[in-house]
Amino acid sequence: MPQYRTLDKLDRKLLNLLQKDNQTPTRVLADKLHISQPTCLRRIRELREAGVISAEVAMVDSFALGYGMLAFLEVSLTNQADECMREFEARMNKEAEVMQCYFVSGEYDYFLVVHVIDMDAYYQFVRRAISGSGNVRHFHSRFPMKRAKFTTRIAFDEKAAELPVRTGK
Amino acid sequence: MPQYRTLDKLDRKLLNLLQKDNQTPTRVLADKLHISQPTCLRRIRELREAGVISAEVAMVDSFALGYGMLAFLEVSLTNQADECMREFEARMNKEAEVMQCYFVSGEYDYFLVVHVIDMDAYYQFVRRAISGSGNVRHFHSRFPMKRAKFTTRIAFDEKAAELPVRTGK
DNA sequence: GCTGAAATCACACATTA
DNA sequence: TAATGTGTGATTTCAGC
Repeated sequence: MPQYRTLDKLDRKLLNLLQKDNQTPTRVLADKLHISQPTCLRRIRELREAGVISAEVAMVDSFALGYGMLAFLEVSLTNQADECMREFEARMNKEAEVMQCYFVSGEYDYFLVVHVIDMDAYYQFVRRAISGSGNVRHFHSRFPMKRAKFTTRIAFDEKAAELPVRTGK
Repeated sequence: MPQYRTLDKLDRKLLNLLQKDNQTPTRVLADKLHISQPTCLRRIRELREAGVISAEVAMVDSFALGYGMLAFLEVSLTNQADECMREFEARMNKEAEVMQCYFVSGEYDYFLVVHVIDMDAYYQFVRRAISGSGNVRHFHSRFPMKRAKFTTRIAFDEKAAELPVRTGK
């Protein structure tokens, strides 16, 4: 049963900052928000515990490094029974090459963003994880030529009133 | 002029760990890699300075929180001159709602992933940033019903030989 | 929000290969 | 000579008040 919690202005300012850089000392964040360092730290801990902050990670821009390639892969299943869809999603969650997986409406059922080292690795991936999976009717690949933007940052409105969100606990 | 650098096994193990959680104390990371804490920290700093680690951020899973919605937006430009494309990409980089922007081949020129609070905000965004931009011939929206997977983690092979990458400095 | 103890970070230097 | 490990002081985190 999901519980609810609200994010006040302080929480949202904090989230906006931490989504840019989570290595900033709490002392510095506290100064920017005009609060004390312990208060700042407590807020951060609460956001973590509530699951509002879902992960804290280092990001590698593999394209800036000239490492790897990307593919868009659209997939339609032979069987759209709930269990089959769950099973497909669970499998995609296990595949390291699958960066993103969306359930979509239209000609295909799923839209995937796949990261692989090279075209041969992509071929191997498709044969193993997609066409060899038993529940795929057909699929279609596209290859983006350039990633012009990629961010995980959600801009929270720092002026609006309290914002209610669902938490996991 | 890009310079090159290689990632050895230690670097790749470190990247695999930091991409999961960058809040782990260097002492703990060092133990896992069987190296000393200063060596571990030095490696991390070098990966940062070389730009291999492009960002260190907190992630907010807005869908788990029941906050916001996603749209796929395909756009084709009226003018595909290099300058027009640059200008479009620069504009998308400024728009907070645009999470991802890819240059693709096919019917459309760009594929965007857009995050907004609600459908009205999406309408406002499209009118302002897309159809009102002066260089868009036509566009098409799709709305994914579920995000079944989202990760920024690239799995580096910890067994392979030295891996050459491009660095910014 | 403040203070102090514990942990972590980050440096200079010695050591090894 | 370049990279790793050791020891130590400065910062930061974090609990109790």
